[in-house]
Amino acid sequence: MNEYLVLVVEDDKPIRNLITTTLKMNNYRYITADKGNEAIMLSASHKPDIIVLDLGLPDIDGIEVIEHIRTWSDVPIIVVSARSEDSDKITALDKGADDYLTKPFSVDELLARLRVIQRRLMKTDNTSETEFVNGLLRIDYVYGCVYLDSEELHLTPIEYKLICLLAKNVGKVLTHKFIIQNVWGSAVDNSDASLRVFMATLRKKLNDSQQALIQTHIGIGYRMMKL
Amino acid sequence: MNEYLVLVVEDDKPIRNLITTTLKMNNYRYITADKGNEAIMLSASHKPDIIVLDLGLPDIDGIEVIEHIRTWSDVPIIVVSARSEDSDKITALDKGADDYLTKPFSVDELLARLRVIQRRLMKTDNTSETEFVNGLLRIDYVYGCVYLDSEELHLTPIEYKLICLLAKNVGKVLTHKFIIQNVWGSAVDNSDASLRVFMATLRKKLNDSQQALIQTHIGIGYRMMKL
DNA sequence: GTTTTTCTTAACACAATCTTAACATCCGAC
DNA sequence: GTCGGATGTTAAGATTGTGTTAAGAAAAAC
Repeated sequence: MNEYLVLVVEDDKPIRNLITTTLKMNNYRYITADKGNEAIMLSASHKPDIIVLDLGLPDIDGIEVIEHIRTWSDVPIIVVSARSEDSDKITALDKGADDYLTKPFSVDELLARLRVIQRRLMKTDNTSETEFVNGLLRIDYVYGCVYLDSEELHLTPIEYKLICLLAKNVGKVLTHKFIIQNVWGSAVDNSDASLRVFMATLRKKLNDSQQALIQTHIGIGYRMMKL
Repeated sequence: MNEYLVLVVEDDKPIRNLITTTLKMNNYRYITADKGNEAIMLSASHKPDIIVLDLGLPDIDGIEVIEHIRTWSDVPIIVVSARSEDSDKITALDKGADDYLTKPFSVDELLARLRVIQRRLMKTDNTSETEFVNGLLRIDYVYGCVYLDSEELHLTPIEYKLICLLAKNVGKVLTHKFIIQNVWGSAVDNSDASLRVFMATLRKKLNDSQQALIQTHIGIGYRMMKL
């Protein structure tokens, strides 16, 4: 028996039916979405074990869906896309996709790649919260909102990524290098200066001039304290 | 920079060179094999972090290599093959491959898929000890923190490196030269004096004026005692 | 195309860390 | 005991890392 829940995100109905029919025949449970925002909501509410994601969606780009989900979850994502350019594959994989299939694809190959992921899931089971709370700080990953003492904070995209990274690793000392790689991507320019500026603005917005929440470890990096 | 060791199994020399050159340029370490049996031996002896495997080998079939390695190891295997049939892909994936690229492949895509695997390894790969305990002293390597009697100590980068080195070699006498090489990197002129200063501050922070924890061996070096 | 927001860069002040040097102390050999 | 070499201690200066600000560039929104 197969208990895995798959979220299928695909706006093209024939292809979606092809996938869901295949899944059903192989004893997967599934839910479907035909829009990116719907996919984000469903992955938060239903916590699927695997996501099969088309990149060309009517509302937001599939890459954005990946980025958004990755702020709180490590759920395996298989991209199924008509875009066959190397650059598209590389972008998707670097943004957090686990695999990339080019349309037209063989359903048997999709099934095989699902089994690869299942094999891995059996070994490490991870649950992902959609909300993070620490003292007065609260992050709602699904809506992408941050609250301090119930007041909503306005954070820029980089500030948000930064606080999510710190929150995901609360208690851990994160090196500058690690932070820069995870927030800015593989491009390692001279973001060291930027990082300091962003920390300053984040602390200001969090009322953390005393560094009670975000500590500096000189010569190493930063750490969010568990309050 | 990049510490991952990749085993490249490929009998076609031009392709093998292409792969290894790419790996070298991206700061991977690598070893190569051009036969299946050699690959099996090497993966046992060198324990690579990732294997890139061609299926068409002169002695035994690549599938057999996968099966054999999977009897004892979960090391990620990326298959790179000229066989583009679905059935070949599915067989390889079901036998234990983690990914499958069809020749001719883009080296950039290979690199992206390697990064996907690395991302995964970073999360689960805690092969080494994550914590060190000795008497009242506790070092949490993952969190990068040192505790004495449950109180967190504030250590500078060099102090931290130093105590980690002593801890990893607890019970052993480490020579001055060894310590200096490992903490300061390659040959440094007059760090001998610095080392003494750092030992003093470390002992002060560890409340170890009696040298119960860190012993001096005159003319040789230092040793952390097992308590 | 213009306005607004966000990001990067540079400059500077300040704080933490590291090195160096001078001197004190310990240890073993004689 | 005392001598010499090695180690411990301390403090000052050099070096490096960090926080902060502001201005201009880049990107996004309109």
